[in-house]
Amino acid sequence: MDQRAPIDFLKVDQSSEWDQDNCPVRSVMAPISGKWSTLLLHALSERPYRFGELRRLVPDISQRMLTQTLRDLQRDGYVNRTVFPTKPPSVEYSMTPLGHSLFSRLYLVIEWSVQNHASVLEARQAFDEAETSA
Amino acid sequence: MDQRAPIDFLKVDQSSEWDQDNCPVRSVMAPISGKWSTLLLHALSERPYRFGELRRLVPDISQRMLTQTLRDLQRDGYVNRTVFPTKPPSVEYSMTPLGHSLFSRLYLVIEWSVQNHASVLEARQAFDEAETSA
DNA sequence: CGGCATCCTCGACGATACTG
DNA sequence: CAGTATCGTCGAGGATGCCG
Repeated sequence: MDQRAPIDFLKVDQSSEWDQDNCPVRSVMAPISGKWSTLLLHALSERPYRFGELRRLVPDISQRMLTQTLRDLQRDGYVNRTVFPTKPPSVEYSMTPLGHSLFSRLYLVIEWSVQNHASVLEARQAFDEAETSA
Repeated sequence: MDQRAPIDFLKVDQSSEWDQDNCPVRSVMAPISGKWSTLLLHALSERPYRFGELRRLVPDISQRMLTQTLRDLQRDGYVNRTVFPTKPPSVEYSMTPLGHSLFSRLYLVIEWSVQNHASVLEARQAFDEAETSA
């Protein structure tokens, strides 16, 4: 059904050289699996935003997590942070080419989740009802 | 750069009807953002596996998390669980069409992370060095 | 073999207050 | 405006032992 090249991170038992902390998939996926990463990547894929704009765009994020998530995204090279020496200072976050490259793939999953949300909810409900009746 | 349709989960402030707990993206993404979900989806996209096979395939997962993650994947309709009444009993996990549909998109992100791991590590290192020198 | 029950740790995340 | 610092909570995940 799927035609894909094999991936090393599953061949744990065969490869004695394998280091779980250096697995490319875990290394890349884990930092963008946070609660807010996808949300912020999606926003910045659209256009650059200032810190306060992002806060208003995602009202239920704490400023602590906004700062931290943006830092993580910047650290992995997905986002640029530009400080303008105005008074008071303003900071703009923009997506790098690497970020756009990643997001072009990630967006397909986002799109899928919107299109198939109903099917997932249906399966979830059926599962829960089967559990309850048991 | 990216040409995409707008997504509702970002228009929080404009839409007063919006319910954060019913956001399709968070609803679908959160359960598959766990530490082991991607790993198990990848394994099962290849072929059905039995419980013990999956344990050996992913040696550093606890059987508690293996059970729980498989349950979550089953609940959302990505995985089927089939019990064979042998002695002792054997259980086979297989991927549903919905699971294959999701994974065909998710795999593109996995593939990206393998291809671009070096770039991410490079950005990470540069960022950390800039922090240290500061 | 394929679980479930229990206890525990630790890090993600939130709330609040303060600062250049 | 755009953060940092501190404290507190809560749940993901791990370790161990028991069971049909």
